[in-house]
Amino acid sequence: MSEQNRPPRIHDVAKMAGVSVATVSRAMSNPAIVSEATRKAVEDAIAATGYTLNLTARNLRQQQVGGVLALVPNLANPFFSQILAGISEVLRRRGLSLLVMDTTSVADKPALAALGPYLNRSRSDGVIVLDGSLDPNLFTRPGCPPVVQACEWIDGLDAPRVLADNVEGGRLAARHLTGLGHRHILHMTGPAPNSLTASRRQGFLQGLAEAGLPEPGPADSIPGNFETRSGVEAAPRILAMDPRPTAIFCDNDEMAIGVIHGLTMAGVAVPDDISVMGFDNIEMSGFCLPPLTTIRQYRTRLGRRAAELLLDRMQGGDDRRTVILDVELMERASTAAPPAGSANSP
Amino acid sequence: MSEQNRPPRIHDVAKMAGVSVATVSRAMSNPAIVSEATRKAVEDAIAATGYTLNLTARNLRQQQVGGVLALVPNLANPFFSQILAGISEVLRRRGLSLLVMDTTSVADKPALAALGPYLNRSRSDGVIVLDGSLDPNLFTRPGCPPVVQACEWIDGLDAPRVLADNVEGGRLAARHLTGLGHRHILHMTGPAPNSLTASRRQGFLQGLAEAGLPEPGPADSIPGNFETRSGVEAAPRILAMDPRPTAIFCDNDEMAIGVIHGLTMAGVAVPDDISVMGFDNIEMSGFCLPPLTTIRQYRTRLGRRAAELLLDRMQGGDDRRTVILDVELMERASTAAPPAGSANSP
DNA sequence: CATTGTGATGTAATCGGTTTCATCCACGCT
DNA sequence: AGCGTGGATGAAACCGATTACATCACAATG
Repeated sequence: MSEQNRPPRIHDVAKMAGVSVATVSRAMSNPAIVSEATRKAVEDAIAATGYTLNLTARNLRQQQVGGVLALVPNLANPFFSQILAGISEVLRRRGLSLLVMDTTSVADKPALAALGPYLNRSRSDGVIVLDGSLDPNLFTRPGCPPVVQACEWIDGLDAPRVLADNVEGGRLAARHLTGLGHRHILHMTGPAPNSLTASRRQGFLQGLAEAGLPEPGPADSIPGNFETRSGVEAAPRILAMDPRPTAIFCDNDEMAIGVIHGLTMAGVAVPDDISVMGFDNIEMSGFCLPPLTTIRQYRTRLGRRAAELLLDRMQGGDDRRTVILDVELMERASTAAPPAGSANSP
Repeated sequence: MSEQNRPPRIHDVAKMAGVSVATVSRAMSNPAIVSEATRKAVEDAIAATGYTLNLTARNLRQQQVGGVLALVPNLANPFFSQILAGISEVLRRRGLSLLVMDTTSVADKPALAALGPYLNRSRSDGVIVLDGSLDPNLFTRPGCPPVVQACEWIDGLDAPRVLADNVEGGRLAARHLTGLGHRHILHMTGPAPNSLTASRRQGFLQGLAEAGLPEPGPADSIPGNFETRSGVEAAPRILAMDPRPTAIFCDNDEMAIGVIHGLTMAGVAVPDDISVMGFDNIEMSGFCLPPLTTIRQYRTRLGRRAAELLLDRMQGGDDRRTVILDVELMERASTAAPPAGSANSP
């Protein structure tokens, strides 16, 4: 047994099949242009040798990497991983691999220095950015592969975007709460620079105006950071407000769950005393107590669309339009009419 | 301006620096062996040309891929994404990229056919398996890169494992609940073939025995699938039991949260009527209502250790030992002493 | 019959680096 | 002076595929 240690190469297949390496390559990538007999011989030789293509060699010759890079603000956050699932699905159908990079872990260094080397044609064939806090200049440097923004976006970055309809979501939230009779609604927002924060706020204000409510003042919103803890910590501050709001719209579900946690711990009942709603419809929102009224966005679909858009750009397409995906109100048990004695009653 | 369209290559740098390509390569990868003056010239030329290394070319020559593949059962599950964060962190320090593949999306086809091509030295330099349901033969085929199992494991696969101490976790759960005075405890398990299910069960039974309880019968466990919904659906069946258990130990937090949801909706109070505990300590477990008593495992650390072990194997190490990571009881508000009138009271 | 076209295949260049091996030079030692 | 040594460098092989171009046999066409 002269067991060859190294894996077989195309040359070995060619020798066994009695053809040239070029013919083997053609038989694999474009079977139509080789004769039936040759194709059969090559297939047999491949099976006999156990040959598998060396992708690195192909990629070098074809000047590509065979993979797409996803820049994720926080891999540990389920919100993003579900988008990744959608991306992954589309990429694999095209034989491309998914490279993932967590941008939080590079947050200490200047992003440009830490991320720069990765945004290069030799590292990936395309990039999907899920982190809206990155420097737009990162993506305009020479050698940067095609970019698509998903979910969040970067101001001033001229690349296609795939977004949920955050404005409409904000409007739906306002409409739902005002429809229940609420007149004094607190808005717990995401971090100020975040692109989602601004558009959800915009829709929310629009919805309030449509309901005939006066423009809310600065005291009618409270900033959070999208994390559950910030919701918990907001609760006592909310309870100290005078007048106390009868409803709270949170910019995501985690904060809403945190707020409910904090309020409940303080002995305030949701939704009987205060209504709380969220945004995103994360898995848990249907199962927490009370089940959370929220705005649903389709994260897997969002990932898929982003990947498709990127593939189009990678093939030379120049479709720069922004794709907006529908959102939907999920009415559950964390919202109700304001308590009878509340100051809101006409 | 004769703007070169193609990115600069090492040859361009060499020409500008007045040295050979070999010297440029050395100056980059092993600066100590070139003279000070040459290094300076090369650095200047690199800066002037904006040269960046073509990784594909290096990888081809060095017979490597420059990336590690993580096989994840369900990318959308936050549990796994947090492990990925740990893996990602370690890999990036070594200049390796993280490739992610969702094994659920290939579940329809036979895994061997769908996954086989990816388990190849030309696709990755190493593999971290997070999916315990895969065929062990996938990883023993020639050409498969080094493998490490993390979190779950595959029976019969002789590759290093990095696990939480599931047995100890099960024991801690039993000890906690029996310590509170519970004598009739239901175990809601994961799917039977899953490696986690067996070891948590084992520890749990051991803990019961240590507390002097009789070996539980088949009626004292109920199967789930690790998903929240299965917990919700178990609730009515639990309430129909006679005698009704005073405590429920669930094999993960999602199911526990589902059970609490189902019980609460049915008007049964947790923990006053029935205690419920989980396993994993997912983010949400501290914020749901009531906050969940659970077994904490360190997922980021688990990912890191798995990556480190894999790196060792990739460098020729042959450390096959199984690494067991500590777990810890997180005592929160979903467990309490059994109700006074319960049949358990002595 | 000479010519042209076509399909199948082989030869060799190519992708862009790394690395082996050879060369050259300066230096120290006898 | 002669020789060995070691450091710095260059020339060219090499990694394993794809693909431009050349070649060849054979059929169709004028």
